[in-house]
Amino acid sequence: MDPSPEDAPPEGASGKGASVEDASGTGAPVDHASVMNVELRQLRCLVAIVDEGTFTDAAIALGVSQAAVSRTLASLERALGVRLLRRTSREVAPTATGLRVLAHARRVLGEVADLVQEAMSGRASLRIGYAWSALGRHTLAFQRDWARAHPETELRLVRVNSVTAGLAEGACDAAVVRRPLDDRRFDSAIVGLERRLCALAADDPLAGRRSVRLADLGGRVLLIDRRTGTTTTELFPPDSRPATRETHDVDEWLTAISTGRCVGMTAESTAHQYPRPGVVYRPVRDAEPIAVRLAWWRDDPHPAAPAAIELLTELYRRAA
Amino acid sequence: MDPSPEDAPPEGASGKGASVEDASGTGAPVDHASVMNVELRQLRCLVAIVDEGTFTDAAIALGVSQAAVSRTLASLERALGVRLLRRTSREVAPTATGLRVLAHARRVLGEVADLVQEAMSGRASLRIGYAWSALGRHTLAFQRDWARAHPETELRLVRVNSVTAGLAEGACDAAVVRRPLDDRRFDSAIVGLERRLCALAADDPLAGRRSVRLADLGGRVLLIDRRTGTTTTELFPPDSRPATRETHDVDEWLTAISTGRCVGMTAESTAHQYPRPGVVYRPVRDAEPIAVRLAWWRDDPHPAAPAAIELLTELYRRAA
DNA sequence: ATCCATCTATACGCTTGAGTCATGGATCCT
DNA sequence: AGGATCCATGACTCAAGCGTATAGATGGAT
Repeated sequence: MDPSPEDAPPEGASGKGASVEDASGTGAPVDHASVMNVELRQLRCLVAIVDEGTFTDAAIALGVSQAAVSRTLASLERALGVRLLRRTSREVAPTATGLRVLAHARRVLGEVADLVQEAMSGRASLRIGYAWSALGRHTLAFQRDWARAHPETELRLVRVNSVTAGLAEGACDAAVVRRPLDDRRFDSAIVGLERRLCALAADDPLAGRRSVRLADLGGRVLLIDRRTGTTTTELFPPDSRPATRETHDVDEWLTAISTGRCVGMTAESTAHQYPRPGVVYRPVRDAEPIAVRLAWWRDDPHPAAPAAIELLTELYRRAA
Repeated sequence: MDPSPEDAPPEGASGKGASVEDASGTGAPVDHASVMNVELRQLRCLVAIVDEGTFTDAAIALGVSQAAVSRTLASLERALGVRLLRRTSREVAPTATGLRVLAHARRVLGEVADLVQEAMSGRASLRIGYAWSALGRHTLAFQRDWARAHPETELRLVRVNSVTAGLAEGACDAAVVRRPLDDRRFDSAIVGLERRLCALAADDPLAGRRSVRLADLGGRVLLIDRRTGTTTTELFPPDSRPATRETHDVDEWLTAISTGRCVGMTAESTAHQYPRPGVVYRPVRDAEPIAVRLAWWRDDPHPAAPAAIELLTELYRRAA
């Protein structure tokens, strides 16, 4: 709408006190001190101005003087080195970068509000961690049904590198796992069962069948992905266990399988989330299903965890 | 491990100045003023203490005195009314609530860092908004391939209520849409084509077929979901357009269809993301495919947007 | 058992910076 | 032109946060 010199830095972002030692030596051009100087007060001020429409009204909403609002926003712009709002005497409108900063600011403030609420009274959100394949095709139904049944508790699915680490670090309140955790700090419950599938190259002779048996995989090389952890050779009768190879990444796993040199075993939700040209998934009739569990911190279960277990159990039951 | 009185409030959380008016009248027992009193300095302090292991080392890391660290954390605990750390002379360990607060604090600080980086130099993340069905089965491949090709730019898929609103509010940097936006502020590019499917009740006579034609739906009532916006009667020849009804929610849409009284038309990714017992999706052979587009802010495109378009185009092309 | 080392909490004075009040400059409406 | 409204800025005030110094607590070593 206006290709004017919009967000020119209003002033040098140097400030005065370079009190932070800069021993990093990375040569990064960004003024690292400004990261430390941003304060919530400034973000609250920015949001209030945009919401209220004028500096004056924002001042009333914040319970401070208009001068304070003006100065606080100016300090934020100076710290960031970017003009965030275009002021005219009749209206105040965010610049392009201002708009982006604003969106971030709202997220920050929302997160802080969650933090406070969670610390003080209840918990605002239920964060369910998953390391790998999450809930497969039930994921969306779960989110939808949860939102309807428990609108007061926001559901978040967060990806974690390790389920135990995610729980231990407080990155999630509960986690989807596919085997019992042998860690006394955590407890878990089965919410449903998933079929086991084998992954085959599309041109594999077995790919023509609708399903296969464990014995059909006898002479093959079984490719195990360490991170999924849903495959063991124990499924096979002790006298006819296949040779194994390992990968550490699904992509590697899928690629190797698509060449036809190996076969894989996995759970249904992996097949759902990682379709791949050249790879087909077929049920393994005589492999016992794999249990999908929800795990939580034993000493400190999230109050909404039982409801999540109940809903998931219902979803899996209905789909079975 | 220790069922002691862990996170007992260290002191009354009353503070002194109840300067914030409490005209809400909700009777919430939480001290709303404390939400305003939490500051980033306190969160940085908490994180530093846990990371460094002791107050003293945290003080060194933060470049302040040990006394300041002690006071700052105490002020945070007082504001929240909860004990966050268990101090012994040999080690300092987070309490249960401390762990959760810590996770939130890290998110807040990360978000602030993103804000600063995005405002000052480049943009830390590419947020792709979707209103409804997103990218369907390409979603995961997109995230995976993006992470490999552009590790410096975090990809986030965010759900927005309206694509234009999401872009306008700065909630996302680009958005998946299925029709050209007639809004001069935005521009869009086609990244791929999706088949159109019709949704039928499982016991519908047409459900037995592998695919259907538009003419087969002649006498039916077509159920249109306003939010998806992927259905118009213009697909049908002008002389045989079906009657229509509207819904405003997919769930309603699916339920109505499963009763057999209506049929739906949608894009492939909807079928992928909303499988439903009692509803089957069948390709409509003579309905022209629907274009999947990526839209962005015309004046201020995200620097990574072209790369996203390229990757998505590649993914759709490969799958075709 | 005592001493020492280490770590956190508190007391006191000082400095910084966020706020208020008052005023100036700019823009739009009447 | 006059008035109204709105943002920016200068001078001043005062509380909040910091550093120094020290007390209290805990675990290990002699």
